Formats: sequence, C-alpha cells, structure tokens
Amino acid sequence: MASSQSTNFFGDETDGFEDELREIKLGSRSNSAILPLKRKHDDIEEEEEHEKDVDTHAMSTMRQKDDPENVYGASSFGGWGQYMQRKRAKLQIQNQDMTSVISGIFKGIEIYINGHTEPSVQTLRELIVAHGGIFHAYLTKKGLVTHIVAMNLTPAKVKEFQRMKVVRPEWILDSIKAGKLLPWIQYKLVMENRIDAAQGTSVTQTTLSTYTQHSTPTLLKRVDQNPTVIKDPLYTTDPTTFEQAARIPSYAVNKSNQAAQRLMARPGWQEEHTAVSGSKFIDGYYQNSRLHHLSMWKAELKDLVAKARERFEQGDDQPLLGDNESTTPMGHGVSMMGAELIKSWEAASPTKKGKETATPSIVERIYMHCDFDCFFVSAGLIDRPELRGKPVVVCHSQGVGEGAASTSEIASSSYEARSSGIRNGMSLGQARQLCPEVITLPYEFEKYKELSLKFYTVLLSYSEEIQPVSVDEALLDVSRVVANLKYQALADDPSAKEMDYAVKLAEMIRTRMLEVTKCQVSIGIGENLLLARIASRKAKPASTYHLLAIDAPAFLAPLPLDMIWGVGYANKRKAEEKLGVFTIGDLQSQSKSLLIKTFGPSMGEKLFKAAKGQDDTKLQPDQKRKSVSAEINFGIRFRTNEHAEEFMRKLGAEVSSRLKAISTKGRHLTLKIMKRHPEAPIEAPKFMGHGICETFSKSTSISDLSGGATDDADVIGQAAWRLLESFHFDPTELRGLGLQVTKLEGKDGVPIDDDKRDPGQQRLEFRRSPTRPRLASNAAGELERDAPMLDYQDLNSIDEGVLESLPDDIRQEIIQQMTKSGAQTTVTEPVPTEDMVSEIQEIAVDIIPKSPVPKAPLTDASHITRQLRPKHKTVVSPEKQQLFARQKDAFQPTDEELAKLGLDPDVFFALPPELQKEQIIYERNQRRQQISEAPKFHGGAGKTPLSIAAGALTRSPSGRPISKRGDFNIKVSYPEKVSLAVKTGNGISTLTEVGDIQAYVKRWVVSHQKKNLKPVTIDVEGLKSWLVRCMEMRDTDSGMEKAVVILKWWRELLRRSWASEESYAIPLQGAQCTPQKAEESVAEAWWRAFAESRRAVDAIFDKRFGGKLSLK
DNA sequence: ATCCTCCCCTAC
DNA sequence: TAAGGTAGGGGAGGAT
Repeated sequence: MASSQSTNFFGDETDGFEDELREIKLGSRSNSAILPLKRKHDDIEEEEEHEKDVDTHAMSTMRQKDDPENVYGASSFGGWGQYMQRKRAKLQIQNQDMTSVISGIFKGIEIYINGHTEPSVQTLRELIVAHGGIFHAYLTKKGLVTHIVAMNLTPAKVKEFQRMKVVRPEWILDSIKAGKLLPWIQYKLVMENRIDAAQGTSVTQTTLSTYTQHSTPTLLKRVDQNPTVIKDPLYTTDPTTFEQAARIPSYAVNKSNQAAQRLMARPGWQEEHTAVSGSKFIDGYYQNSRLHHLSMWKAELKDLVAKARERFEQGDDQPLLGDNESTTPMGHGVSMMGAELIKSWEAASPTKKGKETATPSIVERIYMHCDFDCFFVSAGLIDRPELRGKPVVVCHSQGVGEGAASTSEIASSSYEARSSGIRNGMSLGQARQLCPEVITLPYEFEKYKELSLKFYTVLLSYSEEIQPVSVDEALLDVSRVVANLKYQALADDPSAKEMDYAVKLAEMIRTRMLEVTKCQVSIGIGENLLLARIASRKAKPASTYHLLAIDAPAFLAPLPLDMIWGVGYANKRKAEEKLGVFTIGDLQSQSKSLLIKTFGPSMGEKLFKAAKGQDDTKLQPDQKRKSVSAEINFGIRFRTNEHAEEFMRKLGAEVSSRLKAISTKGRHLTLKIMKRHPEAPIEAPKFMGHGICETFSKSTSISDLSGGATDDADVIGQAAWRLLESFHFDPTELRGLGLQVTKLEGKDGVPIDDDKRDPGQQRLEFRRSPTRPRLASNAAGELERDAPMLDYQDLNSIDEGVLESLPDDIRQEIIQQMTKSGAQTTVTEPVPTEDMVSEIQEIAVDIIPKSPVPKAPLTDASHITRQLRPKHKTVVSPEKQQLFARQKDAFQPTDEELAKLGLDPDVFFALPPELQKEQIIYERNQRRQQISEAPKFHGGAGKTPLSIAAGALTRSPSGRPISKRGDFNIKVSYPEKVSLAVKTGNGISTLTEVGDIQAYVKRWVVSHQKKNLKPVTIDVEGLKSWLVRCMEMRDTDSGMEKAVVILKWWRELLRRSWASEESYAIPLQGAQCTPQKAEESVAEAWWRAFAESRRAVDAIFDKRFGGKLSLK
C-alpha cells in the first residue's frame, strides 16, 4: 500500500508513483515547472558571472570542505570531483581576500541576490560575507540558498522563487544595524502575483494565504495574492489545515457541505446519525472505516505471522488447538483473529531438493518488497471479470443520482481509471468530472481479509522472514532462499551461471500468487529495504524489478525525495525550501552535517545514506506494542456537554476493550482533540468531515484502585472526560476525539516497554571519562567515521578512545541503539575496571531476582588478552538472556530429535544459535517433505574438538522461566544476534563479549595447534558468520570494532603458531575463493580459513564504505 | 544534561 | 449522504 504524500493525503492502498516514475524515465520531473527554468537561469548566469569567478557550486563545496562526506561524495563522481577541487582552492583564497568576517549575524544564511538592488549587489555581498553569511553569485538546483534578496521580481521569477524566502535588502541592513538576525518574514518581498502559501515556515494557522481560486476574502489574511499553479496537488476531499487546502485543486475551504447542513437542520437526524448516538455510531463507524480495518489488520497480521513463524520453528506447523488467548477479535469490523497462516509445503518451495548439505553462507542480504497492484480494486474484480479493463474505483458511495456531488473518498482505483487522471484520495465527485463513466465498487472487507490471508500464506511458503507492512504488502528477507536457489542450480548444472536468482524467485512467487489469489502482485528487490521498496514502485504494475546497488545512485538521482520511505510531504517541502533540494540526486551533494542540522539527527542520517542508496534498516521482528488507541474524527457533531461526555465514556470503553483483547493495561492516557478552526465553516465541505481544525492534546496518569495500571472502561472514560472538560471547549466546535493509552503493562504488571524504567539499566548509563576530553566537533566526528580515507587501520586507538571519545553523532547513535529495544540491548561501559565489571554483573543479577545468574569470573584468556581487547565491556542484558532462553526454547531440539534428523548433537550445539535455528528448521523441513535421504550435517565434520572447559564461560543464558504462549508481557522480539554459541563443559554458552570470544578463539586455535589439526569447516563458518553479523549490525561501528578485534586476535594467534606461512592468507588476485590445494598443510588450512573470514568481512566493509578493511 | 509533555510526521 | 484509523518515530521546549 504505497502511498504518495504528494498525491494523497490520507492513506490509500495504491499509489500514483508509477506515473511519476514513468515521467522521470522520460526525462521530465515532477517539479518540471521549476527546474527547467532554473537550469536555464543557471546557464545564463554562469556566463555572466564567470569573470567574477565566484561560483555557487564551488562556494557550497568550499563550505563543505570540512565535511569529509562531501569530499567522498564528490570524488565518486570522478572528473566532476576534481574540477571542484581545483575550483575550491581558488575560491578559498578569494573569500579570504574579500573581507574579514566581523560578525556572525548571518551565520548559516546563504543568500542569492536577484536583479538590481539598492544598495548594490556588490555592497550587499560584502556586508553579507563580512557578517558571516554566504553569498551565492547564482542559483543552481544544488544551491543551498536560504534567502533571496530582491527589490523586484519578474513574473517568471515570482514563479521560480515561489518556494523560497524572498526578502528586501533592508533585511540585511537592518539586521546588521540591530546586531542580530531579524525575522525575515517582516521583510518579505510581496509582489503582485506572489503566492506565499508556499513560503515560509509554519504556514498552518498563521500564514493564511492563498488557498484556491475560490477562497473568499474573509478567509484571507492577505488578499493581495493571486493563485498560481498548484504544486503537489492533493487529492483529498477534506484537508486538516489551510496549507493542505491550498494544495487541492478547486477546493473550497470555506464552503459548507450543503447536504450535511440540510440534514443537521432536520430534527432528530443528528441524534441518529452522528457521534451523538454514542455506541451505535462508534460501532457502525468502525465497521465501515477502511482505515480502521487497515490498522487492525496490520496488527493482526503481525501476530499471525509471528505465530506461524513460531510454529514453524518448532517444526510443528499444525493448527494450534485450544489457543484462544489472543484470538479475540480486536475492535469492530472484519477481524482476522482466529485465522491461521499455515506454511504450505506443497507450494512451489524453492528448496525442495534434499541434496544440499551445507547451506551457503550469506554475505549479502536480499530483500523483497511485495505488494498487490491496486488491492481493493483487484479484490473486487475477482468476481467481476466483466469489469476488467474498465475504469473502476472503490468507495463508499454508490454514486447513483447525485454521485457527481459525492464527497466519498476513492480508496483504490484501477489503472484504467488512473489514466483519466483519477487518483486515490479524490472524492468521487472529482473523479466523476474526470471520467463520468467511472464504475464504483463497494468495500468488501471480508474479501480483502481472505485475500490477504492467502497473500501471506503464499509468502510464508517461500520465506519465514516476513515483516507485514500492510494487508496487501510485505517485506521479505530472502537472502537464504536465494542463496539456496543458486546453490542448487549450480549443483545441478555448474554451467548454469549468470542469472539473477532473486528475480527468478520473485517470478516464482508472482506466478504462485496469481494462481492462488487471481491477482497481480509486484515485487521489488534490493540489497536493502530502501532499494527494495523503490524497486517495487518501478515494478508496478504486475512485474518484478531488481534494483542493483551499483545502479542505485543513478537510478535514485532523478526521483523526488518522498520516494524515500519515511519522507513525506513535510520533509520534502523542507528540503526544497531550506536546501533547494528537489531530487535524491540533489541530496547526494549535501553534507551530512547540514542534513542533520536541517532534519534532525535521525532523518538527516537517513537522508544522507539514502542519497547513496544505503539503508541499514533491518526487518523488524514482532515488536512489543507501546500504545493502544481509538479515535474518531468523523461525524463528531455534539450539541451539549452531555453528548461529549457520553461519547468520551463510550470511546473509553472502546479503548478498554481493545486493551483487554490483548491482555494489556496502561498507566497513562492521552486525549487528542480536533476543534473546528475559527475560520472554517461550521459544516465541513466533506460530508460529516472534520474540516480544517486546530488540534490539541493533553495527557494524564490513570490507575486502578491500588494504583497499578488499568484497563477499566470507567476509569479511562472518566479520565478522558476530565481531560476534555479541562479545555472548556464549546462542544459544538469539536470535530474529532481520540484516546491513547501508553505505559503499557501485561497482566502481571510487568512493564512492556521499555528500558528507561528498568532500574538495573538505568544505572548503567554512560559515564564519561573525566580524564579524556571528547572530540567535540561534528566535522571531526564525520572525518573519523565516513570519510573515504576512513582508516580503520588502527582500531586499537578507537578501542582506547571508547565511547566518550566518539564523535557526538556516533555516540548518540550507539546510545540510541542501546536504549531502544531493550531486547537487543547490550550495555557498554566505557572505562571498565575490574570493580566496575563486577558491579555490572551484580546489577544484572539484581534485575533477575528469581533466577540468579552466576557471576562471571574473568577467564584465563580474558586476562591474557586484556591488551588486545577493547577497553570496554559488553554485558548481556537481562532481557537478552531472557530472549536467548526463549529463543532456544522455541526450537531447541532434544538429543533424540537431533539423532533422528541425522545431526551430531556435539556439532549442532557448537553452532551459533542462528545457525542452529536455521539448521534445525531446514532439517525439519526436509523431513516434512518426506525426503528420505536425510542430509548429513556438514558431512565429515566428525567429532568437534570445539570444547571449552567448564567455567570458561559463565554467563549462562538461563533467565526467567519462559512465559507461556500468548503472555503478552514476555512477548519479545528477536535479538540482534551478534552472539556466538560454543559448547562448554556445562552445555551451551552464548558469547557476546569480545573478551570471551577471544578466549574461545584462542582455545580453538591452540588446542588444534597442539594436535596439529586443521580447523573444521563448521567452526570456521561459525566464527565467520559471527564476524559477518557483527559487520552487519545496525550499530555499525561497535560491531565492526568487534569484528576487527577478533580478526586481529585470530591472526595474532596464527602468527604465534605459523608465522612463516602467513603468505597463504593472501588470496589470489581476482580469485573468488582461495583455492584449496589437494594436500594442504595445517598451517595453510588455518591461514586459508582466516583469509576467507577476512574476505567476508572485507566484502561487507567494501559495500558500506568502499575499500578494504585494514587490520594494521 | 535528562525527562516529560505536546505536538508533528509518516505509513498503510 | 460517509464512515478522515492507528502505531511508532521523533523533535521542541519547558520542568527538573
């Protein structure tokens, strides 16, 4: 259900991006009205300004000189980068020559001066630079111009600059006079024909400007502006703000809905048909709300997929009996609960054959984004084949008679309908104007539900790594499936190379999907989620597209910003206004620091990476719910406070029942209010809509009698009403109300989120080393991190520096990573001493009162290796232990089962948990498919010498007892498993700590060296897999750090034993794989193993940063 | 600094 | 008639 903020305001289950993509391919842009003009302008100006040799490109590059990303980015453009280098050097001198900076008034301000000004351009320019600003001699689309100074504008310029801040020269002069930057808005250049809705910042209620041609003066604060071409037309029938209203073609903000006015005037109608009628209204409303269904389904699908995966991992994919715990339908309408997603083995599973023994190790991830083409319409057409090929839309209104005036919103439209200009989110009335013969279909929620379950069932037969995005859309991690597919194909026919097995798999899925659902899906493939999602847009309709990483920058460059997942209208707009960035390509030349400054650390980072086609996001496994809410912003029309109070109580009851449905209680309640904007008409243009509103929210604590969390309807309703009452709003002005419960707890009072309230963890915050000043500067930070010269040569220095010396943004990221999902948290202590280490462990013990974790004495090896290991300690957090315990339980086979499956328990338990899981799932599947010849586990591995003496690893993963299924509290997500499982005398231990892993590696190498044994493949693969996973960690730097330490340690150990054979570790040039010689010495085998692991690590490093990882 | 509250933004 | 819900991420700014 991709949806475009540029075309749709409210969610829709289809999108209008195909058109956009097509346009882009043809060379035009979505911003065609602006950009061609601008480019032309640039060309002219470039000549004019040439003698001055003050070049905006160069200026901005110069500004970014300290920003290594930019150097990096530029250099990747080859010749262009060099050109810039030269330019930059020259201009730097010029800038210094010009004048010395005497104040910072215009710091961060970048100004372009248009046309003739008083004082002259020359003077202004000197003033600007002297006061810390940046002067741009001309505009480019990459220009970072924040303001334009002008006294007059031609109509063409008016249009061109309509999104920019255009000020009179006095702004400069007065600011200097005042000694500070004055608000530009007071100096805004207002021209005839200027539209200023697009200008400025918070337009919402302050800058009421030009809405549409049909706006009436009473609504206009400034009537002197004329309408212009509407950018980003918004096809919703009733926007929330005036700004949105401005984007809707011929939308009359101030017009009341006549039908609604008439009906509201009729006695008794309001009681019967609006929120005044309480429960009746609420029930009916939710039953008919597509958005409610979408939200509900999403939650349910997450649940179903998680359950299916659980059963699958237990090798028990039979429907569960007597598991009614969470099959209670949540809310109203068509629920999916009670359904089961069964993994259908008869489906064309790509791993049918039982031949393969080892599964190939996965270095590269492959993701698919799979979604239906116009879902609701497709569903409707299944039983109406006669309508195929016709313009069809799904909406509430039947559209008979006065259908032309219908404000019913179009939720889905066929491609034929779109060809007439119809878009999702339009009103039926608008659509009728564009295409009078358009055919309307009613909503068929039951059908959508069935279809969606089929969709997920099919997907589950290909990969259990599924993240439901929506009822018609899912993300899949198919790395393993594709690797297997390829492996098999090559095994069958070694000459059958060179084909895209991901595409092959996608086509298999699409074929199967068509058989099962009779509907087309489109599949986008990419090595990260960003690329996969964008690829699926390209794939639509009805095909597959694999967006290769190597093509990504060029492919992305012309696309508008909101093609990036998570970037919507507001951020797109911000990029245009503040940075002059219109496309992803424009983004590629922006510095990270500026992006972060403009969009905040999170979004800035995301955009910076996205520009290069990078995205670290992983599939998110089943996550804990953090809030439960219910809101209604439709049909809210009260006459009295009693109406409002009654409704609040009913809504409270609704939230209460939703809480109960998932056995959850909460401690905090937030009320959200939409109130009619004073200048909006009483009756919104959209029938019973909320119209343009002001929003408010307020929250309060809630509790049961004993002060604990509550799910009580009366408590919630009462609190809600008190909150609403406290605003003293006129009840007739209310247009929307919502309740949200947070600070959730499960039945037994265990908090569901989050790390902050966990007393143990609270004490484990970073302590900054008092002795060591931080590297404060951002630029320096980026230098260390992302520069091309990023030199991981000596990670020891980073080890020593540890967190407190990390640049702010990296630290922040790491901290974020740590404080987020508690499930994945490891706690890092910057300056460990023996005391601190044990303190941490004690705390860990404290938080698990029922099941004490034995303290971990430092191992011999830990002492020995202290020099090499990073000077911080990673501790298994309690949640993590719990997780491992649970995870183990979910698929932990008994020795007997292992024997049945033909697995050597010793070998099996020596595997990292992830491999254990994969292996056991694989084996069970094989059995399930009745493949007689059970594959041998890593044939010939024999008895593993992998044994660590008892006590070597003491942090056993035993945690709290595993909760029973369905216990919401303990419902935890998969950990980011950067852990290594090894067999100890006591059983299996999970190593996460660098020191422990070093100890393990040492024992491994030394024990083999003594017996003159080669390493066993499984061991090598296990370690390699751990290294790879470290490298892939979202928290890149700490993962990478660990991997490097271990690699270095491993090499050091090998050198001690076989220093003279190190040359074997050097891979042959261009060789895919270090060749294994027929008779290989023990030393060679070890060095080859090392080289292969290192190569795997290098491959990931190269992908992320380019270049090789240095172990110096 | 860090937390909390009230927002806004995004996705479907 | 129409059914503009819902959850999560995150930021600004005040309270502590």
